[in-house]
Amino acid sequence: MLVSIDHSSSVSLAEQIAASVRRGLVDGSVRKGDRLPPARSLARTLDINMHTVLRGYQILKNEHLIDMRPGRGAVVTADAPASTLVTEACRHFVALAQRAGMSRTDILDLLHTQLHAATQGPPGLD
Amino acid sequence: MLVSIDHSSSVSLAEQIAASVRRGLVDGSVRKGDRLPPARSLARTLDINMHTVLRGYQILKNEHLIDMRPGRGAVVTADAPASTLVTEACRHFVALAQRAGMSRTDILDLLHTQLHAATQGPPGLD
DNA sequence: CTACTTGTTCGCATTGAGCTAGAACAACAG
DNA sequence: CTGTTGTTCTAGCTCAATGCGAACAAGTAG
Repeated sequence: MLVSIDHSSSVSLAEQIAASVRRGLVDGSVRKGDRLPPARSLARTLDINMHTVLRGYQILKNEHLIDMRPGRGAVVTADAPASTLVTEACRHFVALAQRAGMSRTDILDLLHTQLHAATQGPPGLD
Repeated sequence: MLVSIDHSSSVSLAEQIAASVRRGLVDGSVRKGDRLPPARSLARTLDINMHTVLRGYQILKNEHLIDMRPGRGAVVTADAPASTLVTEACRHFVALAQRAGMSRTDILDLLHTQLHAATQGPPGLD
């Protein structure tokens, strides 16, 4: 898995690390059961602080993508790469909607509308 | 048009103001040719600094949604912006989720998870 | 058991972004 | 002209992100 960071980006380093792992899940370079590099060593590699790496891992933990335990490290618990793609699409949708000033209710309404529209459509199983 | 701000939000005040105007454009309460409230008066109303309001207006100016001139104020120069982008993102999300075999409940759960994740920041929200 | 690894938690310093504050200035309307 | 409004400038404040160091807890390996 390739973890690269950009100090000049507006995205926080922790979020960039989390994004790298998500990308790895999508392209298959990271799979369920894999162990992420120890925070200390990855921090040394990227020349950033250990806490920053752990903060990135924590984001993934909150998303239930990995499990963390002292002594054992960070282990990927994600189900399927497809669900990660879906999650990414969901994240993108939420970010865009909130940027447009939509409330939580607005977002749910829009989703319901699309769900109804989609169920009337053809089965997209190809 | 209703402009409301939330000091506890992780979204900047300027961005919230811009979002309020965008929302107004979407729901029709703000139309092309309308004049936005003067920065000083809106700042007094919201009990925030004038510069913060101007920064929010500046965001909209950069998006070519409004035009600003001294003495005349901020005037809306565009019709409803591409809220279609949000809809498009939602449709993409739904399509991907359903192809992955997710049920309606799964989709709603995922959305709720992401809504919570997107709201994370200062402790004690929810 | 011990030794080592690794995540966890704590406190504190630094940096930059965001917000506030005040003032002076320029463009526009009446 | 006077008054309004955006623009620009300087300065200070707060807070999140990051960095740094240290101790601690849980797990692994011997």
